[in-house]
Amino acid sequence: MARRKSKILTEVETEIMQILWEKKRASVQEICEALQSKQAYTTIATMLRVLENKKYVSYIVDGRTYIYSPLREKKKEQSNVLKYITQRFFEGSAKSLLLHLVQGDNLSKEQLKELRDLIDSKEKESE
Amino acid sequence: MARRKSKILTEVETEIMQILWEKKRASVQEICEALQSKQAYTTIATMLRVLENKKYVSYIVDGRTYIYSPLREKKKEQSNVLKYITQRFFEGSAKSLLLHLVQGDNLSKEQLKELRDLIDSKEKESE
DNA sequence: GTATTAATACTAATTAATTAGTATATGTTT
DNA sequence: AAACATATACTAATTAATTAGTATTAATAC
Repeated sequence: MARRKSKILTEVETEIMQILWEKKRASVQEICEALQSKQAYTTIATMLRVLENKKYVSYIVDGRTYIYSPLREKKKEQSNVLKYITQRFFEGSAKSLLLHLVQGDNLSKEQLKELRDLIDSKEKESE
Repeated sequence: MARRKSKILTEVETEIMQILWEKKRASVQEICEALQSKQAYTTIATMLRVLENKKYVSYIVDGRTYIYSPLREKKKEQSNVLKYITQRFFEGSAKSLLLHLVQGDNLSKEQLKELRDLIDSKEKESE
């Protein structure tokens, strides 16, 4: 064994998926433009093939160009990555992660208030 | 260019750092045991050299064994990784990440309550 | 003092991620 | 139809991460 397979979307993969999640569908060309990519066109095309093999995207054929679209929801991937990070850096405790964010200086007063309101309504709704 | 350098601790690196954060200091031997590592002793030793080059650990010499200890706080690395993930998966919005966690089914009722109390006290303290 | 044990140093192989060139095919323009 | 532009397919090189073997050195046991 050597390098392990990444359990979450890799860096470039994420960049591409973000475009697709936003645009819903896009050709290689469009993705290149949206990325303002320093990468070559063929690089992006290769990455899309990789993403296709990993079942992250599919495509339909339009003339001779492929129109790609995401196969997985953004929310699912966000959950995925949070779960992974929680495991690796917060002993598997989502609460521990939240405490870290709330206790640190990541949020403004207003944001804290909004968050509390959200929790309130969430608590009520589950009664 | 090819593969990019990881901007956060890699998988095996994290596993080792978790041990060191917990134990404060440990020899290669002790880390192996704590990891119940399938990896060879020399593998762990190599990884510690890598971590040393990356300034994540330092060591003191005790006889002919190295006693390693973390150079960076766990909290700092947790912040680091959260910042990174926030950037990559949540458009840079910590709030968006929190919403995701709170809205999802990651937390029990009790945990939500605890979290709200925490926010309350945080709000008061900043007045 | 020699043999054994166990530590680090050095070297190297393997794999995934990233990059992009070249080949080829297809559509478009003149 | 020929020239051109542009799309994908295929191939391959590069780098970081991971793994571990071999060499060397030093402490310990006999």
